[in-house]
Amino acid sequence: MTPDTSSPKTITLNQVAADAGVSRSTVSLVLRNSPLVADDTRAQVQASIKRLGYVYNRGAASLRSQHSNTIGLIVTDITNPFFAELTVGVEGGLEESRYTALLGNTSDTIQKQSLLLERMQEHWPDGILLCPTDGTSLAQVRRLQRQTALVLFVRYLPDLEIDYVGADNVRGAEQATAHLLAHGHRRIAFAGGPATSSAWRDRVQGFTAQMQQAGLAVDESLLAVGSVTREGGRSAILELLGRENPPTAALCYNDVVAFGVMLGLQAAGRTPGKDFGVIGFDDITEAELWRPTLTTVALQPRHLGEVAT
Amino acid sequence: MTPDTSSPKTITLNQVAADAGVSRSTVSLVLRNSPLVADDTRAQVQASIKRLGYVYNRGAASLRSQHSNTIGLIVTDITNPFFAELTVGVEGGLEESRYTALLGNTSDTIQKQSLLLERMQEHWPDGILLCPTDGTSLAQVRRLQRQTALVLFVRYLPDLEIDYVGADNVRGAEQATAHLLAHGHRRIAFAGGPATSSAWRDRVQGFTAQMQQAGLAVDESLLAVGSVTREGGRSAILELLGRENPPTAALCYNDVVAFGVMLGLQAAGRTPGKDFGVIGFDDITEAELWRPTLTTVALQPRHLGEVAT
DNA sequence: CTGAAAGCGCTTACAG
DNA sequence: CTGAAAGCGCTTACAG
Repeated sequence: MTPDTSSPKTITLNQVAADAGVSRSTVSLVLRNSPLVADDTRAQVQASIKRLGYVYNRGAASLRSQHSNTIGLIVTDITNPFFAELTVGVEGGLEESRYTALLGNTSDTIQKQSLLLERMQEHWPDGILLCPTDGTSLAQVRRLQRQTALVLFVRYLPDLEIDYVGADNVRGAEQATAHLLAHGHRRIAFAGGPATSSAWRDRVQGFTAQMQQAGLAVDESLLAVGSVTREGGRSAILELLGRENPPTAALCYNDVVAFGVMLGLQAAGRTPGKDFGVIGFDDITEAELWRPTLTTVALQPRHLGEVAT
Repeated sequence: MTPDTSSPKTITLNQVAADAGVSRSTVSLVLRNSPLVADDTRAQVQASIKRLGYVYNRGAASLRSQHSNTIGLIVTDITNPFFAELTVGVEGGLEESRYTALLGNTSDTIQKQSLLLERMQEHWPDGILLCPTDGTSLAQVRRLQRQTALVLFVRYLPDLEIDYVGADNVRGAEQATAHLLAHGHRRIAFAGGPATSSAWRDRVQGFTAQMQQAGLAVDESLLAVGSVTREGGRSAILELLGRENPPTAALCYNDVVAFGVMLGLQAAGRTPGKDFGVIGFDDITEAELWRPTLTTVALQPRHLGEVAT
């Protein structure tokens, strides 16, 4: 009954109700902005909330209402500006809603991903946005789907039943390739990336298609797979330049790789863009080439909203 | 807590207990790896868990045990590589524990920060790691502290009672300044940054101290405050170059600003490092100048562990 | 080592 | 429009 101001005890809805002289149900309705409460009752309750410094316990609410108001976001590399921007997009989309984001970073390893997924599942998020690491099994993802709404992004899996949000990699790669061809390049490499990911396959497919349309065959030895890091790009380009018949340009798996390629070129005394064509992929810097980064990202919270309900 | 229409009821600890033929307490003990359970009882319970596909509900556990196993991480700009790396560090530190990170991005605005803090508080995290935005009030932070353990990072507030983790900005700036002085620069600008943040004040303090030690007075007009973005750095340097008596070098608030300064210099036909000295701050690229980025970051989860208990 | 009972802080029918 | 009661899925004393 008496609000204990001296003790550090947590203020609960019960105490707010007592303080405002109403029932718990009424306080609960006020908290959720129900129109069922009379204006002065509402004002009274809100005054008590403020005075007591009450903080809503969403965990308790979740237990009862069966939804947690959190969504999980699992990326492969948050230090990649592409994912960082994407995270901002998701986070921004959540801003309007009452959702909070749980973040996970897999470093593109299955072990870390399994750990993270397990941990996140225990928080019962209403939805999970996942960029699956190389080697993610369909079985694992299907198991996940039994618990929570799942949306894959950037990379997808061979199961059309799973929601996927991402850029049109095939078309993007086609346009990038066309750009290099227009600049007179004929011997073009594809640098970096995880060869087993859908993103890599789609980008290479677009690359190949555009080359063939220009009457050029793709030299498979110029598909230089490597880690999605600057170092991956750097070593890929240095290896390519050491060949008998080196390429004159490179379409890179993404902008991080492209940056590595540029560093490698400079190390080899070449000037990127001048005596060697380089093009990235991700919209970090080359946004104008295809759909703007945030278009994809902006889609996701909305998409999630649909899926999660 | 998926409102899954097709699949049956969620598996609870109760059902595991029934399936394994033991009491709920026993299952609870198994879940928490208590040594009090007999080995074969444990094995039996674990078999049931696996067979039924039981997923622990940490929310329910939190409600009872009064701690949520989550920690909140609020940064000012996740697209800044410094914060992205820091996030990876925190996330990596959490890996061993059973904690999950709640992420928030304030874009360095108080409005967004207030919203995020409020939302996070409702999840009752065991601790919050906050890089306070420009203009954060002590009152707000103290209120937050009444609910949860709080650790500030990168920027601190004028209250020594609040835990703070961060680099030694004064010393870092001193060393950077010494570096520029050693290269013969005498007229040095300090570019970018939020002038009301502790990080800015400390860095400028180190800069000023080192200049004075070299017998040089700091021209206050060369403290070019601006937004912590590339654009902020770019416009700052362009403005500085247009002056009567322009500087020959700039110590930048951080690496993002430094990058903008370099872009601005190039736009003005200057070559950074050659005919204009530029030095950044953050350990993104200049890690060797002071403590490595991850040293600070690695400290945090451990530190948090102490504070949170 | 295992079990029965109480309760964490909310929401949800259901009455009035 | 407001109140009394039940219960979400766990953990925590407390017995045995």
